[in-house]
Amino acid sequence: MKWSDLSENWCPVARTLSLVGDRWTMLILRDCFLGMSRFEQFIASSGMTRHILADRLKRLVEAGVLERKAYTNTPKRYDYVLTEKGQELAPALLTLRDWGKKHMPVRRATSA
Amino acid sequence: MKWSDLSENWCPVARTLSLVGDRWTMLILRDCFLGMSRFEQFIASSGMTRHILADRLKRLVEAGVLERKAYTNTPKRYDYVLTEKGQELAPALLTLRDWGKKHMPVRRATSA
DNA sequence: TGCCATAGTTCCAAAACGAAACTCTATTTG
DNA sequence: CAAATAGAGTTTCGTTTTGGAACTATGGCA
Repeated sequence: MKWSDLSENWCPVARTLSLVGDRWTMLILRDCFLGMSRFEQFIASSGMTRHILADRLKRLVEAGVLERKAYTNTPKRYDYVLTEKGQELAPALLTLRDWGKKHMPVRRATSA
Repeated sequence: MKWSDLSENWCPVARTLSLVGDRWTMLILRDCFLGMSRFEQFIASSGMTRHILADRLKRLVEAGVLERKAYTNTPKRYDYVLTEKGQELAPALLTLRDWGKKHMPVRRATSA
């Protein structure tokens, strides 16, 4: 089965995951909630490669989760900002954050 | 950057995603919350392939999210059941479900 | 003129994935 | 007893996706 088929799945969890359930998308959204909006910021923050970021941003804009607004016209440069629809993913990010804080502690480098 | 490096990331969202942020893991957990516990059930429900499922189950057991308990010894067969740690992912699934219900409606086949 | 910044795009090798067949243990059916 | 069925994986192989790095494009600035 192709992953993209999930967008028509009977299960709303599966449908949501068809958009945000890949390895990087949620991290982009996290950065948006942290106030970032530009290509180079996402690159610096997340560690993902440039063409994956470009692809994910395109998908998120098409899905109406982010909006691409020009912040300068010469040359054309864009901010990627959360739409209302995107803002409403906040609870999901928060539950993932809480779970991570509780159940995935960062190992200390050493006990010495 | 390797995806698995995220397990040591400063950000708890990233750490959580290093475990459940791939294309299928959350779907397995959804099935667990729906009461499923066996290999063939996950296969039938999710549409993922067998060796991917085997790999994900192994990871989830290693991470302490699922527990593998034998339900028969001849031959050895196992149930995969949520641990306490796994149960606590419920809020994440619920927020994803709610968002999907609201923002990713299923297209009707046709308007006729 | 040459260099820097921002935002992508292109190329290639490596890793992950999908589909299907195969393995193994044991049980049921003829 | 031989053959078929069931559950749970494992293996193989060809296709996608990804990581890493280099390249392109536009315009500001020294």
